[in-house]
Amino acid sequence: MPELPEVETVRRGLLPLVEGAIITDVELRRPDLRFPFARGLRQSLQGRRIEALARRAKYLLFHLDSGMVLVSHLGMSGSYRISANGQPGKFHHERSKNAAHDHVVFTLDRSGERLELIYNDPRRFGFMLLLDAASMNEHPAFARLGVEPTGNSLDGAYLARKFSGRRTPLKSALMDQRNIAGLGNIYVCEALWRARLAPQRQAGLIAPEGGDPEGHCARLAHAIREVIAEAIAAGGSTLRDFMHADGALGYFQHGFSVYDREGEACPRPQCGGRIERLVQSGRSTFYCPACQN
DNA sequence: CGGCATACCTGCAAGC
DNA sequence: TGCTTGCAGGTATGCC
Repeated sequence: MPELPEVETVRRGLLPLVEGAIITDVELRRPDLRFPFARGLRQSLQGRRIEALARRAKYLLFHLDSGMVLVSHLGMSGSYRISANGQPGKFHHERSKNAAHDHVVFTLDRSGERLELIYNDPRRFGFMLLLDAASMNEHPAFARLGVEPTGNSLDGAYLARKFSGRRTPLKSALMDQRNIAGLGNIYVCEALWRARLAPQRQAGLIAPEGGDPEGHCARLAHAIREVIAEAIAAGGSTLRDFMHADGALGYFQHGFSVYDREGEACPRPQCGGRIERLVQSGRSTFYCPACQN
């Protein structure tokens, strides 16, 4: 997936097309994605109006006029595309999707215009849930999510509190959705590089002995917010099995500083270090051992 | 509970 | 060319 900036880009791309639209039909082409579809999902969606398309962490939230919310997580390889009257239209990217992985097709009526919203997901790590808007925050997927990295809630004091006493490496602490909701492998690597913090450092010992933990946490919080804001502004990054919902693929050269750049020179001026890769909790971490301490 | 490894699934690139 | 291997942006689960 798509990390938070990509999900936000999908949301913004779909927004003008789906908000206010009526779901006239839903075709579930298989019984499950990562999990079995909720019983009666099709019936619960048919005839409903999409009141709003929101996002929490990496979840897309289709708010329905029934008071229910269709929750959609894209996993590693999920994507949406829109077609009008069977035509690919302006939202279709040149690199065509394998239709064998078109798992869910929503037919929408947008003031008389017929649209299809198609969910494609080769790896099927994505999933959909149907929850009550009033109680969705009690669902395990949402109950313990940390703050969004987009707002004022993410600051040094918040991170210092979350990291206090934790022996887990900074990399793992930032990947933990209970601390910050929506970060993934790429933007965690990028934020740690920007904050000049070593990914292996224990979260509870973010500052070297005698140092100022809250100061370091403030620097990290700032770096995270910058990295995420820039990625959203750039329309999300483009990677091989992800297609922007707005079809804007291609104009954004993903400008990662360290992610997937093993062996390259550190882009920080005067640093002179070389990017290395290490594995933490089974995931690749890219960092510069010269300037990240 | 904290921290880590593993499972889920397909596609793709690299190596032989 | 064709095979095998390892790796990929995430989350849930189970183990110590």
